[in-house]
Amino acid sequence: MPKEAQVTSADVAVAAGVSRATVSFVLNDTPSARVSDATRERVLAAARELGYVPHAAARSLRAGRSDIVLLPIPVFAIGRLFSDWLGELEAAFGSLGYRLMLIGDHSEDPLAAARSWAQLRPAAVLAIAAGRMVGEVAGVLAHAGIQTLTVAEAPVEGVLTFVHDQSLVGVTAVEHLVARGRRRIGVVMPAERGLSVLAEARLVGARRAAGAAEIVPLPMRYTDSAAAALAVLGRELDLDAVFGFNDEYAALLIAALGDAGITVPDRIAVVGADDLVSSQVVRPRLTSIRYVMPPASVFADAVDRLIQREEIPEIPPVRFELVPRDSS
Amino acid sequence: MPKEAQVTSADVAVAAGVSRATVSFVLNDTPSARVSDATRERVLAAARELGYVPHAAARSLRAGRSDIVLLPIPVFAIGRLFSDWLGELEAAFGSLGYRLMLIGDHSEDPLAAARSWAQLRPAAVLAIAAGRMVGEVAGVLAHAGIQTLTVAEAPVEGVLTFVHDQSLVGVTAVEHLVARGRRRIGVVMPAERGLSVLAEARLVGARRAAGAAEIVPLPMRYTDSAAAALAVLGRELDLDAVFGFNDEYAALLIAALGDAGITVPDRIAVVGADDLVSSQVVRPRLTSIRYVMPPASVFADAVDRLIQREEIPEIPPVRFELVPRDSS
DNA sequence: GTGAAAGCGCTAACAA
DNA sequence: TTGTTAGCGCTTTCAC
Repeated sequence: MPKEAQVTSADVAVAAGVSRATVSFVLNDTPSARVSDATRERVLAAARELGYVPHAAARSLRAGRSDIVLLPIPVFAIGRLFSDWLGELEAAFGSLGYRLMLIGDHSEDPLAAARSWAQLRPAAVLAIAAGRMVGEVAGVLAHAGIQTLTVAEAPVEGVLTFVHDQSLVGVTAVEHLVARGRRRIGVVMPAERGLSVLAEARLVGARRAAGAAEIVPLPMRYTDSAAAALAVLGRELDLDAVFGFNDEYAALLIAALGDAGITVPDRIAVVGADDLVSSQVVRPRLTSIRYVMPPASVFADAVDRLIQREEIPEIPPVRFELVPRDSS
Repeated sequence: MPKEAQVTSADVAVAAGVSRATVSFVLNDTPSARVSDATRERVLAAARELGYVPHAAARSLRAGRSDIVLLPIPVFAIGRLFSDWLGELEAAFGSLGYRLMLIGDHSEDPLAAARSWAQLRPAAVLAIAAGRMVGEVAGVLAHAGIQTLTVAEAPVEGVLTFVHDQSLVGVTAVEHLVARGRRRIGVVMPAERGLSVLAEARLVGARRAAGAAEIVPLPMRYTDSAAAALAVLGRELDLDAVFGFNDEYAALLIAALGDAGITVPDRIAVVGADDLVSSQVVRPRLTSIRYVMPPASVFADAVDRLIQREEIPEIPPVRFELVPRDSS
């Protein structure tokens, strides 16, 4: 692959017999500048001819910020769950002239991560992963003049907030179980990395919705054997329902309950969450809870208004919907 | 969020009472420049004090390319499968001084996508998604002096290639089934978007490994009802085995076979692929095929050598390993 | 309708 | 050991 010389707008200008300014006007459709159609045509032809590609860094340097909207997100968190929505989000930002880019969120050292993000001078950083945009991290980004969106359980004054209250998952699950007459409800608490924050929030919600029912936290690793042990334990504890944290844990558990001869939902009802594939491949099929995200375009528009006008529009919160199936 | 003035290296220089060059030397540990410890200390203190964050665009402009390694990838393709490996890959690139960034691959208009990527002047573009790095797309990137890695079934001369032969999945599955004495083997062909390329490749491999056994392609949508229909069809066609494309389709099918009273593996053996969660939540547990990726560090090193020295090192190919469980 | 030129923040060759 | 300065590619103001 030969290292070819970079084609710059100056080259285009020479080829088209105009100045660099004119090239810029044409290529950016600058409304204030009026360029004759003939000139415009020559410039476009020259650019095409030479295979000219603008240099984003130069543009960013000039503009003071880049067209990047940064979405730091732990890659392993991207399930089927968000992926379709992320695709839409990328398209929505694209049509507003931004480029959505994903980058791993290095939770070990949030401050170093923030500095690294700040170097890119993105138009905005979307701290979708809960709990990221705190204190010093927010400070570093603000200090570099970078707009941020944060995720929180409730709107935060003066900050663009994406309201996403995980405890509502627990609420939805337990309300449903209680309505079905269940009174001793286990709540799976996964032992795996990064899941404890989510699990705690869901447990809080479960407790909030319990009323007279009893809530029993059940620590569990994501393995066959742990599920088998839990199936036995559930019987010992005389549980009549389990909220399985999410569909994957719940599916593992349903399989184990089946192996142990404990009937679902007669003896023990099971509810999962996140509406994952796993909910459909176990028998009985798993009752689950689905995320309902706001339209990606609304989301992108809100961020755009933050960037362009420093407004703080409201974004509709994530909602959660029960998907009743056969396990409860 | 107040729009604070940008802190530049010039500000740091003034604060530390030195020149901008010295600041640059200190902050980049430039080996050729020798700076006294006292000066170094003052510079670092000033940078910290002012909350200085270097401006990546300026640096990129100067260097001619950015520190970004771009990984265009359809977000929905990131399953459990790759996510752990992607995490390692990001770390590996990070320790080599690059930043791995994911961006959706706009397969609808590859050329426009390539131009968009080229604007960033990334150090390299990793076209992991098969079939992306063809003809004009490669041309656009090469013309902008951007290094690329491509994915192909076999090494390509003069191009850094990640060898990833999907047909081997079909080979592994069918070899296993044939070894178990199966002779009429259905191969699920998913109807869903974007999967047909993969499915065709796996079918080719299945046929290659079939020997005297018969291979029957089975079109299937990813739904409960399609799986139920297929279960019946399998019996009608007198199949004694099915390679289910991947674990999700296979799990759906196993559940449907169970519903239809067709015993697995006695009557029909089932093999999935990709070693997904679904394989563990169905009964019997699903025999699967696992990807064995080369170490992320080896991968990153290879790309680094391409970038730094334009070498074309060999990267170990993706291998596939049978994970025998109870369904075959 | 078009061109000249300044300057965005940074690095590195050269001077001192 | 440190400072001066040119210039990376682009946009935009101002002058013509």
